[in-house]
Amino acid sequence: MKRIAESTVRRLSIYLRFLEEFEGNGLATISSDELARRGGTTSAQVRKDLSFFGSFGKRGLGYSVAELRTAIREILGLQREWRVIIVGAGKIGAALAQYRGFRQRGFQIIATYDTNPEKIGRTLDGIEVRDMARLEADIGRDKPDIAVIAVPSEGAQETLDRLVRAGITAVLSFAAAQLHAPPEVTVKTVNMAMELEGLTFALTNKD
Amino acid sequence: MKRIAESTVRRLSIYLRFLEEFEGNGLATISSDELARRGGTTSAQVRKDLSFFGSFGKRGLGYSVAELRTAIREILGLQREWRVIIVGAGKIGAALAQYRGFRQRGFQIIATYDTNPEKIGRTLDGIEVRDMARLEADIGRDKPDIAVIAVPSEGAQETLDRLVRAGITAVLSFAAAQLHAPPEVTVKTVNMAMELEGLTFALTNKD
DNA sequence: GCTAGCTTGTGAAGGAATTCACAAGCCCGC
DNA sequence: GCGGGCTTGTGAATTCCTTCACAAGCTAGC
Repeated sequence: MKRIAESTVRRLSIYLRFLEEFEGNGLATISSDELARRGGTTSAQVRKDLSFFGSFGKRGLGYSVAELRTAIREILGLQREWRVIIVGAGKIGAALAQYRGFRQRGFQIIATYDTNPEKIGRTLDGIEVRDMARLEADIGRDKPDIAVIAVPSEGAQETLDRLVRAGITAVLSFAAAQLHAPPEVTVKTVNMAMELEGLTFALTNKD
Repeated sequence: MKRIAESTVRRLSIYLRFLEEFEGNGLATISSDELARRGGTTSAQVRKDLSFFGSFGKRGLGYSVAELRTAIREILGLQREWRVIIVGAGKIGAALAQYRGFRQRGFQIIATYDTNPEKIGRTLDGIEVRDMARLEADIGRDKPDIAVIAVPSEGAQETLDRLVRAGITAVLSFAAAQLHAPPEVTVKTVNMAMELEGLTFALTNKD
């Protein structure tokens, strides 16, 4: 398949959210224009995004909400369950483990991992906190699809290396660190400090 | 000033992190090439990013770590303190309130806000949980620079509207919703579901 | 003070993403 | 079953961002 821009994938995610909302409201069809207005983009952008994957609409009418929803879910790979582990059971890791949005969207959290003996063996909202020492062995057995890194920045790269060696190929990191991984491993980083600095830049340089 | 790409600002944030690290190590100068290697980009990109703001290096030698660090802090507006409120004292809000990275980087968290009577009046790591009803009055008095939205997605837009009416012009949202605000208000959204879907897309469409 | 060896800063080129603009096609009403 | 009114799908144009490539300029060594 032709390479798809990351921005396109992000927008598909947004469209999907609206389609689910519309479906809840019983709406049958929707135009690229309406989808664009809600998603903060343009109708041409919506149509272009979809055009990379096929032709889902009916001219003169728009898109069937149910069909487009299914199509986007398929494109994003959301028609199946994904198995997730969370490495680090600190504040962020714990908040993530308890975050309901994950389960609602087909992400099954298998376990969290930590080195703190006081935490190991406990459960967070039904999710076991396991000994970090078992990480590799467990990955071999449980075969998670995705790992979330929620350890302090200093340890993030080492954690990533261990995950990669154990066979993980998709990682979401919350560490405020630039991580390096082989090209076959997809790493996404959510960096709050960076976002905040985007805001202070905007506040400082608005004129 | 000429419009600066968001990607440039994000990279400046990354460079700054490395410069601080290098400074800790006592390094005096650094080349664009080294900065690029650490930051996962190219030396031309580093130089281009900096060139929008001035000329900070010495040909043949590179950049003074201390000077460049100061310059980037100034560009990003980090030479001053910023006053932050967190709206929503649930899991995410609480984790953010206790997140040390904020304070370390000059973000002073004034208060959090919630509607839950059981939470109101308590403190999270020294930060007061206040009644959401007081939001507008408090903003008028405390004049926070930045608001963080950590309420459930359903209430996010209404929260944003209230913040905007009260005079807030910079918002970081953790709600999984597309938010709309007037153009003079800068809104950044951290959407974990979107990031995860970027991963499942990559996992599904790798071939 | 001169030369060799680097590294910056920056126009120009190239590439990627977005927007434009319109032909193609569908539906509804008559 | 035909015409008017919409809306899609998509090449072309445009805008935005990144990479290239090299002149300019600094340092260190002799």
